[in-house]
Amino acid sequence: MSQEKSTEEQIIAAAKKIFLQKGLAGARMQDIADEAGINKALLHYYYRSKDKLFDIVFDEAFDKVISRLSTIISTNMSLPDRIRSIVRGYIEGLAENPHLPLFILNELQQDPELLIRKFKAKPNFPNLQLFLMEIARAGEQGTIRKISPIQLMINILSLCVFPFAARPLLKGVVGMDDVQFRLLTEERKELVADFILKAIEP
Amino acid sequence: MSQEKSTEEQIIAAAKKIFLQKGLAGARMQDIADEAGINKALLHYYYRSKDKLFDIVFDEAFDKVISRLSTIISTNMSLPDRIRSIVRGYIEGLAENPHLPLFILNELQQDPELLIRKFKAKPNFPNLQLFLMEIARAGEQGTIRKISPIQLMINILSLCVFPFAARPLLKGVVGMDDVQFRLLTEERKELVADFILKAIEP
DNA sequence: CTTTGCATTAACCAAATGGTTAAACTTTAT
DNA sequence: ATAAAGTTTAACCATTTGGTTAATGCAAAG
Repeated sequence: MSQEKSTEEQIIAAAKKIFLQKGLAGARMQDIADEAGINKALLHYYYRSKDKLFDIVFDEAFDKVISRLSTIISTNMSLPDRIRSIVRGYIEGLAENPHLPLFILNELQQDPELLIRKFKAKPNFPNLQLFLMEIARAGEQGTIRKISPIQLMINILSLCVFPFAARPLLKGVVGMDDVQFRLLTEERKELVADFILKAIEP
Repeated sequence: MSQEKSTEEQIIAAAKKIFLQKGLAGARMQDIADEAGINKALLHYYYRSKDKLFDIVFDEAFDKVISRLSTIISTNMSLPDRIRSIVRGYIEGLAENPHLPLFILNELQQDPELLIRKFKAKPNFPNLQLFLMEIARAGEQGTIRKISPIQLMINILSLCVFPFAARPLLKGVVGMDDVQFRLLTEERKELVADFILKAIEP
């Protein structure tokens, strides 16, 4: 292990790894210290408590998930191109952090407060509203089939996110190894976009 | 609380509720005992250890998930009708146990062994193979668009399962309450089937 | 009624776990 | 060089937690 990063950064990196893998309840402070290669007391020296450390990791993870979505969503493209961009970008982003979906969904279920706190800081996702309205408009104009905007959004999200959450299942049931999963994911960047666009074609 | 069930059944019911809600790492034996309204020692008297109790709960949960899928999958219908049945039945089943998806996915990631053990008992999901082959055949015959059978299966599963896993997110981000969620779910029984069938139309 | 065997409980135990502390070590400033 | 400030560690502490036990309750069999 190279020792280039500062202790604080080492701790955050280790905490990310352990928390994302085991969740808040399953993670042990000792695990994080071991992963970082430091004494357990340093975790408290720099970050006070397990909860404080977790909050930082969760916030960062959550930001990573929505910031990417946010930027893609607010580009100036036709709806089909936009959807293609969203799918491609989202799958790409998750491929770099495959543990993110299950981690966030799970911790959110354990403690919905995490979200509330989050949305008091950042305004309530303004670009999402615009996106939903555009879907509604496209439906009216006949550019795409009429479909409840929220339902379509859920469909897009489902198709992008679920495979990462279900990775262990795919591994176990159809014996999919890491390489196959990588290929499957790669193929999905276009396949899912095609699938959605065909489904909402007028 | 009515006291009709035997102690063993009470324990299993309580364990299900707590484990499904908090997961293996987050659940406390005391929580389960309290939920069942009995002394903690009884848990060990009847089921030996936390792990043993968890195994029973997990196995039952997993069976519920795949048995329903299994029976629907092996009916004699046209592929479109079959897909419609799968979607409808699956969403309906999950609506009765909304915690199931996140629970299973999460515990599976914590310990992939759970699956291995499971597939040593039951033969490796024979009807699934048939279903995949039928998708391939329908693709060749032009009944549906050509699509990788596994990808299509993942798409179907994604659209059915993900909303249940993302429930806290929907609650937090678009302020969806229980009633709205119920309606959304109900609508999805047909909407998702339409969506998929339109997407794979030749 | 009493004995026998199962069910149930309160009290207890040992290990794990989040957190603290005092001392040692390192770096920086004077 | 030395003092001061910040960093790191081993040892320790209090609480939580899974698990055990010995005693009590209780129903059915004798």
